[in-house]
Amino acid sequence: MDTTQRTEQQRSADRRRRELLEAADRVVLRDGPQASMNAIAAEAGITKPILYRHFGDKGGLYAALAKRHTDALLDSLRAALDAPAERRERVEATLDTYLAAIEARPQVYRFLMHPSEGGQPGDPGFDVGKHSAPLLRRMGEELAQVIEERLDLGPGSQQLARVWGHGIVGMMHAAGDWWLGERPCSRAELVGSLADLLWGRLAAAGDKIGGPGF
Amino acid sequence: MDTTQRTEQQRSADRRRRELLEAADRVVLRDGPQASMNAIAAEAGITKPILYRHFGDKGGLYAALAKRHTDALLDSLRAALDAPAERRERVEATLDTYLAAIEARPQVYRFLMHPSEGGQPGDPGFDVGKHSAPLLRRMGEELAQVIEERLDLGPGSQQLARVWGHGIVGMMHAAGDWWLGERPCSRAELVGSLADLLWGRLAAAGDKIGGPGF
DNA sequence: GACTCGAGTTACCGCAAGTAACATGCTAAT
DNA sequence: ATTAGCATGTTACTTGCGGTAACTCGAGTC
Repeated sequence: MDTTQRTEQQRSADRRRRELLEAADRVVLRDGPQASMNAIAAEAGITKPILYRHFGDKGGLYAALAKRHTDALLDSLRAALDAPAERRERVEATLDTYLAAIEARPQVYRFLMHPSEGGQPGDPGFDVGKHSAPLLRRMGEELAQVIEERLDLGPGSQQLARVWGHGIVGMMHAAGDWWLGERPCSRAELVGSLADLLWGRLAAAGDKIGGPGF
Repeated sequence: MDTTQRTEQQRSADRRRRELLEAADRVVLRDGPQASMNAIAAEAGITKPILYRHFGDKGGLYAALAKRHTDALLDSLRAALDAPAERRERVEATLDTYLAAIEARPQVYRFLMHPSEGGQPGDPGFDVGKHSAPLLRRMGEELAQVIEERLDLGPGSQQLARVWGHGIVGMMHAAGDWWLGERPCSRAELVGSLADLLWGRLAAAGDKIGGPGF
């Protein structure tokens, strides 16, 4: 009942929890996100109720699983974002980091963003909304903070930074999602095109001659 | 057995289908996306198997339901995008149209984008991925087409337009989603901020004095 | 009048989430 | 040594939903 013992038990529980998460990871990455709790428990060599003792419900397991990957991704994004370099370089490095991550582990990415996929029609899979949003939101908020911290945006800078943070993250996400599905160009080209967009090339482009309207 | 009769039956079936869709719409908008097939059938005054005869499976019903709303939204977006006005005005009008739509009917929006939400933990709800993506994808492709058709982007214009189309749509979507949840500012302000972003204000902004790095 | 055919129902299957109640083994205080 | 307590684990169950099979009913056709 003394401290050391409690710590000992807690350590054991934490270790177990990590083992379970790793097993869950393997299953989810193999079977897709519709993996059942039974399957995950089996992979971990135990049975369902233990999972429920550790994670409450399926959403809890999902959240824990997602947190690991989300934290890891955010760490590498922060590194790219904080690197000492010119702004455009930093932006491109950040975009590239994100895209490289989703390219390297599309299974993880699809799990985080599109939890329900693959499998027969009617498989419920994990639920999204509560979970995919957080990654986007967290990325948006982090980016907003960096923007507000580093850029001089005049009055209303905080709000502007947040809008931009979420907007840029969404841009990155949607373009990345599309790119990952169709692979219409190299990663470097995609990064360049997106950076160009952020650098105002849309506004600077000329109208097409003979096009409709003006 | 002749043509007119077949047409008559088809008409009847189509009418029924529309009725079912409207009932499904009501239920989904009331109960959230975790509405069960039983509940939808009950609202329509019939029982499950009929739904399955008409829509195959739950995904089919969802797809039909989503298509209605998606088509309607795309129509209004096209109108804003094709209006005879300056580019910035058109961009702002399109953003505003989208945001107004999701603001006016958040239930519909949440259904299309975050099918699983609300309700107790563990409700499976509809699946996403197969469904929320299509809306984003279709918007992205449409925008890409307009961009490529109207802007002079030099070599590689088609690919650039597609990247931008999906990127801009993603920006709009993520910012809109965040905004809808937190309402940190008026719609007009949000529109202005996003347009500013697209107009290159991020690149043009000065570094904050005393900030880290350069 | 028997026959088809589409619309509809009841009653069921399978399966996954989540829970209760029971078993077992380790630590610790008496 | 014995026994209380607690974490860890199991089996076996309930509940609820997606999906389907098999039957019923009513209207029009030869």
